[in-house]
Amino acid sequence: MPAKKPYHKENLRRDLLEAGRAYIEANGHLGLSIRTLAQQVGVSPGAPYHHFPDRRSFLLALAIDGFKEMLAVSQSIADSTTKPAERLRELGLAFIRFAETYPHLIDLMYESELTSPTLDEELLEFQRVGHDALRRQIAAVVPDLSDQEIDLRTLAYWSAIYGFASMRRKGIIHTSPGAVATVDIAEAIVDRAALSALTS
Amino acid sequence: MPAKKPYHKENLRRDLLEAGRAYIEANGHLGLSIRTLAQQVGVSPGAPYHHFPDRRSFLLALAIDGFKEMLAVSQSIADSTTKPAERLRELGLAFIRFAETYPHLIDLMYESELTSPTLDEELLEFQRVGHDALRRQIAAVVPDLSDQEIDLRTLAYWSAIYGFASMRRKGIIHTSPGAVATVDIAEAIVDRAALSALTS
DNA sequence: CCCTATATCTGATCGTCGATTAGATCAAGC
DNA sequence: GCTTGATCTAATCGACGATCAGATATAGGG
Repeated sequence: MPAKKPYHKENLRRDLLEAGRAYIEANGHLGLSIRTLAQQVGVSPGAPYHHFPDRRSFLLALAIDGFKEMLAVSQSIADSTTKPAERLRELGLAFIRFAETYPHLIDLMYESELTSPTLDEELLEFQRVGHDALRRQIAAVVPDLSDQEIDLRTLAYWSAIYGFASMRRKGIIHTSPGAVATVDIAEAIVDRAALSALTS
Repeated sequence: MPAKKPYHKENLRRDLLEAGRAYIEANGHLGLSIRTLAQQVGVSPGAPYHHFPDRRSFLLALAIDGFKEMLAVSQSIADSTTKPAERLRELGLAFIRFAETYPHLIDLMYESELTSPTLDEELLEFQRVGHDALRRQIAAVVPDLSDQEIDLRTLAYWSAIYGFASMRRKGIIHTSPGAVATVDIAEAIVDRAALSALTS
């Protein structure tokens, strides 16, 4: 048994996803090669195609895992907070934190060939879930608004959070010398986003 | 003379950039192939490499052209408006309009291999210029703030504008049935962004 | 225990791409 | 007209995504 190498990998799909996740975390998704990944887990170049129809599908699976992981975090936040305003704030902060922890994964999820030129339908669904979570909190904090108005404010809030996280990832945040800590900046931005969503 | 095809292209660099711009506008930058482009303008596969060291540099040149074009629009707005608050609003709207007119070009400029994993240094410079333009208007509208505070508010404003344009490009804007026109949404978002940048 | 059905992987192959290089071709100045 | 320097051709390399026939392993029924 130790002489002959085992022919099959036990669970190739899982191993590929793990290797892919590790690669992306380290280098981003752009240079990810199915062939190299196959070689890395000790399998022939064609093997992955029995588990994923093409490279895009592989990346999509990784992105979906990322969304699930992120939504799990959101859920735990929703469970551990009580007041809607507090929830709104914590959800915003959580996204920024997640984006900071896994910047390359977020890139894949939000700014990759999976989202442009045309956003993948499956990913769109996850976006809706996240959007709705924010929407619910805003509707709770500021009741008696039309659906349109709530949509607008949700959009304003999410745009600010997403935009900030996106710029942060790219290292575009230029602050004056003597700047505050980045964590504080994130909190300040979230608070200002809430301002734009909840006032008047 | 009409029998023999001319050996050289007159200005290959310019022709390649034009063809590249056209391709990107139609299909996005992801599928852009230097070889295909060369063939399109009637030149051998290796010819482009006498004008651009590699594919990345070619895309970079296209992105820079895009930034210059966008800054020209900004400049004309800065010249044709008087009040800082008005300028701030118009600049925000202009970015959103530009992003809507050339979505794939904006993708290249802000969400491509040129910006992630590491943002190209030349592009960063353009970002600074745009950021400073916004910053100046905000500082004018709300004087007597610390540099830090102005930075923060500029960041809040720009995050919201950029985030909105980014979501819009990806078709993530989900509004309730009976939604207002998208242009109105853009204006509403810009106004809410100003709210978060200028209040309290 | 064997034998068959099915899932999985190998190994070779195709076409495309980015990039490099030697050599051909052109335009300009002496 | 000859030389110099820039520009392009044509051939080539290595890597990649994807496909496919055939080999190999696993599971279930006799």
